[in-house]
Amino acid sequence: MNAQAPVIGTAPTTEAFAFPSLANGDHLDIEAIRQHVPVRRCKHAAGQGIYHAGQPFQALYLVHAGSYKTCELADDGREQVTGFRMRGSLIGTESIGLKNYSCDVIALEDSEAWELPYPAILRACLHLPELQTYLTSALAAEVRSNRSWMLSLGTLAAERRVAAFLLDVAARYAHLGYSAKHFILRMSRIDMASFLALKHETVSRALSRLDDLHFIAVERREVHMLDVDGLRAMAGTGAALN
Amino acid sequence: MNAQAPVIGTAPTTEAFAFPSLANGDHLDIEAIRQHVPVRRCKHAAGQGIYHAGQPFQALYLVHAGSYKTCELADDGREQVTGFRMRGSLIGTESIGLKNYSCDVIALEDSEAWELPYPAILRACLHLPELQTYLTSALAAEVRSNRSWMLSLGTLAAERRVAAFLLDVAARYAHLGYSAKHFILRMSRIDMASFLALKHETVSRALSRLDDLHFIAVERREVHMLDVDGLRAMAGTGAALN
DNA sequence: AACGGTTTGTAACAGTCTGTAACAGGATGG
DNA sequence: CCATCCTGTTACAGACTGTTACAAACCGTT
Repeated sequence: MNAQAPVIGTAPTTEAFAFPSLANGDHLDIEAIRQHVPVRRCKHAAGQGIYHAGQPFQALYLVHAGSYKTCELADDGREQVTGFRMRGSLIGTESIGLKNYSCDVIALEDSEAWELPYPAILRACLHLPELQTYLTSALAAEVRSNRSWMLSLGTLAAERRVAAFLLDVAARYAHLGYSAKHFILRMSRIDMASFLALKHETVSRALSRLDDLHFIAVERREVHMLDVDGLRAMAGTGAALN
Repeated sequence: MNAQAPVIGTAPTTEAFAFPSLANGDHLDIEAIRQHVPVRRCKHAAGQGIYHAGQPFQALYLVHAGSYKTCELADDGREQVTGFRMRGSLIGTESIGLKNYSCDVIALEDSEAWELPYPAILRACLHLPELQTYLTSALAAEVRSNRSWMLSLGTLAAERRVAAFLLDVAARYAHLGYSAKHFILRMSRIDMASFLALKHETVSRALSRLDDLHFIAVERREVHMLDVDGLRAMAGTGAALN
């Protein structure tokens, strides 16, 4: 299904994640949800969108495989990647309260997300109080993640931002059970650059320099983390949790 | 109560806002909440904090008068202003799901916020379904606001960011019933600069240049909006809603 | 295996933003 | 009332990032 080289490390099988671990460390029992919400599997080819800004808001999506980017669009054509989503991430929550989705979500590779119709979720919240709690916590965690990145983008120079980004990616892979020392970036330099508020050439330079400094070994999208402590020192410890 | 010059325009009296208008255009009946939640008035002098990162998360706060800034802190001392809050804004939601607050909230001037103990809010949600809906919508709106600013910060040059910021402030004043053409900025250049991911000198220069171009008339913290359309053109229409 | 298009890497150059400094205007407190 | 502090403004030199251009590697297709 995936044209790219597979993620490295002892990856749990897809089926082992019928109960996906969700944002903020909380776990949600998808089987319990299934009893109240009709879940539909949606596959997306690389480059294909789950939804686009302006389309009617009807469902949330739980990433099951692959990865996605969330993009904010301006009327005048400006575009900004605001985040990257992997397995276990709940997508679409930012549009709760609106009639239409407020952003685009696009698959970075061949991916799969589970569609959870929002009206059904609302009804399910009445029977599953944890679901309501989970939804609220997930939104709060999203706010914290965004603010944490605002801190990094506002206070770190280009190279340090890239270091923080790599640490964040590594932590997320580790959280999913993959290797945090050796992984494949799923996004292009341009997407990375957009997210980090840089140009893709600057990202290239920063990665090359981190390689020269032996903090990482990078070749195109394949990254080896050689000196995590060194990277942490560059990024200022926290390295923008997610 | 307020050491600064008062906000300009036909301002509604404080008492007229017993039912404050809240984020996302939704209104919430504070009197209905009072029946379930003990509301305590909290006054804060300029520079004083409502709460600080690390303190136990116990309550949300509804801004009633004055204004506040939210600040993100890094372990190594870096600091980032992530937002400014005015009357009607619900504060503390980002820490829902945590044991401790994740950021600092500091009064920019002598201000007042109403304390809403979180356990009581949770109980009240059982009796007031709109309260739950409101909470979730407020969080989603916060995510959208943050992402909208990520777009502006990532794609606009310094001068344009400042233009977008002024338009945002103006829109918020207008939403509260104040003049959108003539207002007093409540935050220092340093706070503005931090929020916009610039240096305070750059903000000063940008404001001076917008003045030279006759888009605004600015003198210290007092701003006249002379050419809103011109500013909108600079900021790329949207001007980061809030 | 060859092809075209996309992505990535490198370089030189230009430009914006920053850092430093000096100064001015208010505000604060004695 | 004066001295001091803080905030804000402006100027200039310099650093970092953005721009532009080009080459190489990779991808998917023919």
